[in-house]
Amino acid sequence: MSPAPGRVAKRAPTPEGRDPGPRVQGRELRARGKRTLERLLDAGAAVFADRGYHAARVDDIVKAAKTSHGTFYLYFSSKQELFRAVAVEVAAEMVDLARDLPALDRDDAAADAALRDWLDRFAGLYRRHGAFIRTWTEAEIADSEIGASGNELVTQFSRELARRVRTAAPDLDPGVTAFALVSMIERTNYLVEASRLEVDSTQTISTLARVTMAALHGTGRTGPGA
Amino acid sequence: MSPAPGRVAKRAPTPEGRDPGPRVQGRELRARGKRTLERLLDAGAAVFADRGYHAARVDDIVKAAKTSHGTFYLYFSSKQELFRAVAVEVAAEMVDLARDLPALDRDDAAADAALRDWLDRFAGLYRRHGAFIRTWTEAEIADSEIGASGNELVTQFSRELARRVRTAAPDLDPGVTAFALVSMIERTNYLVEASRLEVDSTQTISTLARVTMAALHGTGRTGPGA
Amino acid sequence: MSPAPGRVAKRAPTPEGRDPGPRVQGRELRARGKRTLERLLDAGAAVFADRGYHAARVDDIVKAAKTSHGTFYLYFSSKQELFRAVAVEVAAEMVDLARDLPALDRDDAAADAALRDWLDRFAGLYRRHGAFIRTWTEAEIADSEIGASGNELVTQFSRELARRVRTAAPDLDPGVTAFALVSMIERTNYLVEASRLEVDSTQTISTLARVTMAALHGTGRTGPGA
Amino acid sequence: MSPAPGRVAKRAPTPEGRDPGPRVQGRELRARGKRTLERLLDAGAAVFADRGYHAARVDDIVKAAKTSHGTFYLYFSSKQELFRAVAVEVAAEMVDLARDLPALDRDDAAADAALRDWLDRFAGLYRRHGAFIRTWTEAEIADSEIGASGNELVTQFSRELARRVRTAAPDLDPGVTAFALVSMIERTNYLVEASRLEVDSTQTISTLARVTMAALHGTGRTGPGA
DNA sequence: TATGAATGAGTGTTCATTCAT
DNA sequence: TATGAATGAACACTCATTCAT
Repeated sequence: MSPAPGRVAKRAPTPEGRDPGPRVQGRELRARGKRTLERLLDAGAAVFADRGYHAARVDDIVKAAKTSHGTFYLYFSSKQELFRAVAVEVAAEMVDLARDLPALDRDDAAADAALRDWLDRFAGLYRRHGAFIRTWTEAEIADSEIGASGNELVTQFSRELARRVRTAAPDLDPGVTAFALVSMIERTNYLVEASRLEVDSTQTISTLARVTMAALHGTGRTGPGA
Repeated sequence: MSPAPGRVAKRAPTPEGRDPGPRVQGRELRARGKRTLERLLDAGAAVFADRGYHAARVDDIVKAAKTSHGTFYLYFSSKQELFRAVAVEVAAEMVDLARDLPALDRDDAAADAALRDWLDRFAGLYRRHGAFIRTWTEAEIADSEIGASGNELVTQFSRELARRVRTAAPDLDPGVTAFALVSMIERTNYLVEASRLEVDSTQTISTLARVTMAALHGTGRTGPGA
Repeated sequence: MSPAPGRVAKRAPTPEGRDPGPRVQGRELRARGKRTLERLLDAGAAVFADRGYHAARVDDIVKAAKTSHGTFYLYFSSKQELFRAVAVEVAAEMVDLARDLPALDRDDAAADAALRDWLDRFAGLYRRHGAFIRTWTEAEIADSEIGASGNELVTQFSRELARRVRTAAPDLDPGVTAFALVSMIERTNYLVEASRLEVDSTQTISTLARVTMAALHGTGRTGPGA
Repeated sequence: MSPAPGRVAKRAPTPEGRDPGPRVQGRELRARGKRTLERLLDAGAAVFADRGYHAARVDDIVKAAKTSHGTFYLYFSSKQELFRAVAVEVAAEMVDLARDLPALDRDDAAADAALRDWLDRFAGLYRRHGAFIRTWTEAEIADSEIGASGNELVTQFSRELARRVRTAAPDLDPGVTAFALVSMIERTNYLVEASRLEVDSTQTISTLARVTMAALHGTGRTGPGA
């Protein structure tokens, strides 16, 4: 959820999405190789989430994956590469979620329930990937390609939301409103988790749902706004 | 064949905990020294904002401040120290702003105008400090004290907002709502700036103001919520 | 605006106190690794002996060992660590020697011959390790643990000598006398070598043996002593 | 008491003994200047003794002398310079002492008393200067000129002793014996002080006196030696 | 497919020395 | 005569990456 500001990409992006590294590249992986790859991706996700991009040591990742430096570079050509690969996986999951965002043009019980369900799914996903997502910003400074995939993520989310906004509250700027809601949803999940606030997740979801609905439907009564 | 006599090898650690630099410590600075200190703080703010905490090189900072490595360590005992100092300055400005958050318990034109003014000030400050603030997360991994001052910032903002929420919308959870609004306000400013969305800042402020007001006043009509 | 979540930032410290190097730690070394380790120890002994602790550059050591900085820190966590390791090796050899100190309670030809043999061995060892031993004092200021092992060395030597003194010359203070003889033996070897005195080692050994014997047996005849 | 092995001197020694540094050089010092100079010499002696040559920071010295870096270089052109100056002072005192070494050709009560008196004076001087003297070895590696003055010291002591040895015990090698006794006297004083041995100085002096006398007079009875 | 060992450019930091006042 | 401030070469140590087996 952290788009890159305008920077220049340093190398052409790999076209096939997840490229498995320099040597194993192309060739199909056997069962053993697949397991190693999986372990590295998991370890990467965990260590990046824990330490951030720069502070994550290849050594930490390799230890977490119970493998060696040599093996690491068999699967990924660089630390950045691994980050990208993890990012792509996380982004895919989040984009899936974005696509399932329910309609928001009505303010009835059904819509409310649907929205809550969706927020619940979001909270779940965010619990798993939030820490990693937050390191995105750091990594994109070093690698604008990473920023690009982060961009896509927010864009995707915002696009979906903007569409709902357009029909639900035509007098609001759809782009900005979408950003506002995405921001709120993502970051609130983080803040609630990080603060030691005694709030259960239902409370959070409830509040987010109500504010979202209010933003789309409880506005524009008095006058036309800016 | 050389036993150790009783010596005091290490220098005594600084008693007051947070040391503002190893040699200039305590002593009053002359005009020249003050200028140098200022240059270093400015350079730090700029370079950290641009590159992030880890990727920022002391060399970059020193060059930006048109001074030398030696001088840097005359004023700050480490890169971390400088980060802290910049963070403290930025936090002070933001906390000042937080204190000026207007009352939100009425939904009339005056309240709306006051809120917009405040959001405008926020946007201004954020344009200057946003990039630095975003690196905060990265730095706090390396230094939990930095995290603490970041915490205070959000806490301050949230506390002020929560107070308004309590009187304006008593049936909303004040803590979560405050987080939601803080999140929205901060991050929307970032997203709008980062995306190349063709939106002028009035648009953004307008939207944020309306959503905020709606969240506090345009909700709770239909039903009791969670 | 970014509070600190509960992270474990630093790596856990080594539990066993004295760490033999950061990465190779514990693991068994292959043949190649063993050779490298040996080269580093030898280089360290040589460079420390030549330049002293502080003036010895890791770069010098690495060059002498025909390896790289990276490799150095693969085997030792710091320059101090290497010094300690060398010191331990040297101390071991010297302590072995101390244990072989012959009986001195009789002043006959056999005892004299045994003492000379031992002094000869001492001179041999000292030729190899003397320069290193002299840097010990310098290093112990920076690291009291190093001082401790140096202490043990003298203690060991003195203890052995003191035992002999007690039976050979009961009216002499064994502790001080042991110190006196250890001092004499060690330092004379150094002075003779350092001065460009035209003396062959037999001369030195002879003199040391005679003074030692005289101290233990040619004393206390006339009268009162301390 | 630590002569330099054969190394090449890097710059010509200042002929006039103590040169007061680059700027004040030559010119007579006023009362104030003299006090500052004195403070610096004292501070140097203390700090070098405490930390060793390399580990002593100019900053420490300057602080101990309650003056500034700038002033330091007004009186001494370098840290080495100050060390030399201190060394010269210390050496002078020790050489004075060496000259007072009593005759040792008779083994009677008077000679014994004289020797004890002298050893007592030595112990006193050594208590003040021992720590500094021990750093000599370290400094001479960096500066062979320093080694030279150390050399002179031992040479002086040894020469005086050797003269006594020649008349007292003609069948001993005077050079080696002198070294042996000098070694013993110096280093025993150190070891007794450094070890936490419960020995008062009379004990030490007594033992040293007896061993010295025995070495010179209690030897050579049984057989011809080397 | 895997790994232990090696590498060296790069990083933060120190400190003797010089400068400006 | 004194000093606060500045300097930058030098140093110990790190870590992403490559090599040899």
